[in-house]
Amino acid sequence: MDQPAPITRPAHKPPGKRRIPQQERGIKTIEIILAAAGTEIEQGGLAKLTTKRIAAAAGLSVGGLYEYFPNKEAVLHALASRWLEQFKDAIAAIHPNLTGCKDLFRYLTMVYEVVKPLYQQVPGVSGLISLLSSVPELKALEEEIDLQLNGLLADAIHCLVPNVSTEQCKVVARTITILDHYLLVESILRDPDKAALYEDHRRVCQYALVTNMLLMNERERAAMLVKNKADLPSPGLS
Amino acid sequence: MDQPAPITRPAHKPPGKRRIPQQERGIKTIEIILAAAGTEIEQGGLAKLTTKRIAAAAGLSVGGLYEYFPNKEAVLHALASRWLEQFKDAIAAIHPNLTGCKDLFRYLTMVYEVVKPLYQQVPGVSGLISLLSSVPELKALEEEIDLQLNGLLADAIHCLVPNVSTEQCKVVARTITILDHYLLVESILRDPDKAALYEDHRRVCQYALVTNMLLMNERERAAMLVKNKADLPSPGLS
Amino acid sequence: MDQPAPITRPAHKPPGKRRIPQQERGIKTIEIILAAAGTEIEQGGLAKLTTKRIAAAAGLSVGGLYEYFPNKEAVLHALASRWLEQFKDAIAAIHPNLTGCKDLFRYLTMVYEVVKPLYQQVPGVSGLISLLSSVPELKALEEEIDLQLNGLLADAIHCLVPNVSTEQCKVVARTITILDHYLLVESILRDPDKAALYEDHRRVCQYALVTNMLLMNERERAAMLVKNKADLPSPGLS
Amino acid sequence: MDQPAPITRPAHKPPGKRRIPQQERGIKTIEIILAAAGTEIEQGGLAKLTTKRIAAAAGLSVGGLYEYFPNKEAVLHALASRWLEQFKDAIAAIHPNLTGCKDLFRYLTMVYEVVKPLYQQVPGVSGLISLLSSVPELKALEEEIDLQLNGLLADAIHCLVPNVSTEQCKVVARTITILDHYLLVESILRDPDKAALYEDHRRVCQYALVTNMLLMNERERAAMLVKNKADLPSPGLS
DNA sequence: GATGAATGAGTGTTCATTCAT
DNA sequence: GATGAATGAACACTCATTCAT
Repeated sequence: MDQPAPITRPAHKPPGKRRIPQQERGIKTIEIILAAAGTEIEQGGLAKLTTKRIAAAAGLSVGGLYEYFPNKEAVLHALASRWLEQFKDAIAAIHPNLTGCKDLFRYLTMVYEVVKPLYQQVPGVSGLISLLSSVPELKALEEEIDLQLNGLLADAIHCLVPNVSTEQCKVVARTITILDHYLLVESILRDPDKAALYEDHRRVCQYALVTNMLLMNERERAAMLVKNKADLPSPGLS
Repeated sequence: MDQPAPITRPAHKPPGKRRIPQQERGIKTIEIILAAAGTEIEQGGLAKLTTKRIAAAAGLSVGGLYEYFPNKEAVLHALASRWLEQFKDAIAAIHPNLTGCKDLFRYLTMVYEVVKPLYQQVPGVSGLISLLSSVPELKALEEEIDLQLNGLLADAIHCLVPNVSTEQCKVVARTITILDHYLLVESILRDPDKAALYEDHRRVCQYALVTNMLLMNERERAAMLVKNKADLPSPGLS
Repeated sequence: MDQPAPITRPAHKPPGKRRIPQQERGIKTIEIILAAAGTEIEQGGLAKLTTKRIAAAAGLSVGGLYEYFPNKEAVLHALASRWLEQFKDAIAAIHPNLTGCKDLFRYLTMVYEVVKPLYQQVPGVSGLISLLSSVPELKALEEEIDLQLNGLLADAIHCLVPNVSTEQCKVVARTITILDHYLLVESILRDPDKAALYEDHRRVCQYALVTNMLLMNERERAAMLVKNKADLPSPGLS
Repeated sequence: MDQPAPITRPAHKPPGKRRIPQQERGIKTIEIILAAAGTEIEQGGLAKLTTKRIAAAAGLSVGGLYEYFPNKEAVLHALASRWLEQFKDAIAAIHPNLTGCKDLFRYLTMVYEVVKPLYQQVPGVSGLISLLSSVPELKALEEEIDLQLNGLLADAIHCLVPNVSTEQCKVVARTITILDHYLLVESILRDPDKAALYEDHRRVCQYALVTNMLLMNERERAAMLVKNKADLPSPGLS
């Protein structure tokens, strides 16, 4: 729907005759490759991820892989990028403006609930995201992910506590993201038995952060009022 | 007991008569190599960390490096291992049993304060720790680090909220570690400007987690009393 | 049963439909590589045999070599192993049971005649065999070669002089092998001018050994008869 | 006595003050080094023979080794060369001209008896000699050994069967050497249990070769007489 | 003389990428 | 489009040799 097909499509060939069926097959192949790459990452880690493995797992030859991606890095990029897209879609879909949600805590819980399946479903990606920074070429993407997701989240938060500075909102957004991300990784990849406990802690922390934000919001509102009063000549009296 | 780095030292020969000056030079070189490796990790990430680079950064030739470490992995191992040792020492030194601290929140704050300089001083290590899991040979070390540090922390927490189950303590310890670690990484490596804000959030979360723990502690204590009353024949009446 | 070289073949995939032309090319390349390795051994000895040299001599790049063999050792192994196979085939084909040959001397001459072309044709192999023991990884192969070839030969000898102990047969087989091998190496690699003389000496020695064996055979047979007489109640009388 | 110290002695320093004691110590050190090298070869083979190992086994530092030998190859050269020297001495000492021995078979048996302890005593050398050809730099030495030893042996044989051509003598000498060498190696290094059997076979072969030689000698003598008769005017008449 | 830390060319091996088929 | 053999730069590691001490 929304994906503008970032890098992917071959594109070094002039548009042939009957495009559509080929494009479709191509897109399906791309999907297969990405899924294969994800599975391989999950099984062997980034270190053992070779183009041969990806191709084999996708049922292609090495050369075939290069028909769809200009290089190995592009596969990772697409994988992460696609994940980002899903994230963005998921988070954008529950923006307070759309859902009419007024409660920050409730909102953040929704964020978590909406994000959790993305960790559970797409194989290998959660591992990939954690290691994104170890692939220098993908650092830019990591930053973009951070920026976009955080922007989205910060914006939503700002809607709900409008008096808190954008800076503050961004930092809370980041803290929330870190909490969500690493506690999810912990409870999915490392310690699935104690997932419930981790979720508890996440809730506790999130609740505290939310309360803190609301408090700040109030403080700021009060400060503004005072400031406004001071600015304007005392109205009413005369 | 205290040896901070029993790892490498040349040592082809049993300690001769007056080898001290040479040993000292050797230890100094090891230090230089580790520092160089740290710096290189910081600059180019684990992926670009080659033996050549480490050696060059340490002012040695490749062969020279191998005089002090049996292989590349050993350098990383030593780096992480040494960091773990410092951590353990630092955390062990502020164990409630030693300091007499009775307040969980105060204790955790001390942990943070004591841990923070380790992130700031040793270059590259915080990055290394995050990526440890991507080096298959070092996964064992990562688990050991987790186990030891978490154990230490969990034990300390257990001293302060004795009625909470060990499991619970371990999970809180882990959550705290995650919070400390990633928020420190965030505020040191990525966004030093907003370090103060991140620290605030850390405090808020930590405070919430502590409060939650204490609550649980009380609940457990009450439960135990009730249970004890039920177990023992009601004293007094008869 | 007969597969002469089950060693390498790429084979990343189960045999597809009509792979034959490619397989053939692959097998041909393997042949080229082995020939190249043999030539290189002949020219520079095992010490100077590097993967680069082998590859270059075979008209490949280093990487290409690894498409056909998992490592350098495997090339040597294949070379020696293939030689062993040819030997075994050649020697097995002239087993007394098959040819009906009753004369030990004639048999050993046939062995020599059948073995000689293998030294002359395959370049480098005779040198390789001599040095096999200097490559620790190939010592096992050397022992296997010894075991198999010697076993074959010893077995054949045993058929022709059945009363001689198996031990004795093995040692003669080994002596014969040593004689054949080193005198052939001498006359092919070192002193081709005097090949005829060396062959004379080989014949002389072999004849002497054969005579000696036959003598032993007779002696043993006599011993057995005596023993049988002693064992059985004297037949005839009653 | 005889050894002219082929390469060995340091020699890149002008003769100092009080030489003799130092030279003596030096010679002793050389001896130690060679023994150490021999032992190391015996234990780990040529492949694992590094300068570090030799030095360590000799109780020296690497640098120390280079004080006595210009390079690693020189150690091997000295080792083999010294062995050659012993051989030459041993064989020269039993030359028919010296011992007055008239019997070829008896002579060759003496050769074997005199040579055998050299294989048994000097550790590693028999292995070294076998592998000499794998060190290209030492091929020259191997040829020299062959030449000198063979020359000596051929000369002795020629004394005992004077009518046989020098060529023939050389080839028999070589055959005898091969027999002695490889059967000794076989019975010392590989199959010490069956040493007696191998020795039997050696004797059988040697006896046959000797008989063959004597026959040839007679034949040649007869041929010469005939030739002389034809050349000279019939001597009887006058 | 003696040491052993340091050198660096050289080795086996891997793997992203290309290209003839 | 699809293949997979071929490439070759890059890597971890070794070891004979040197040289400041």
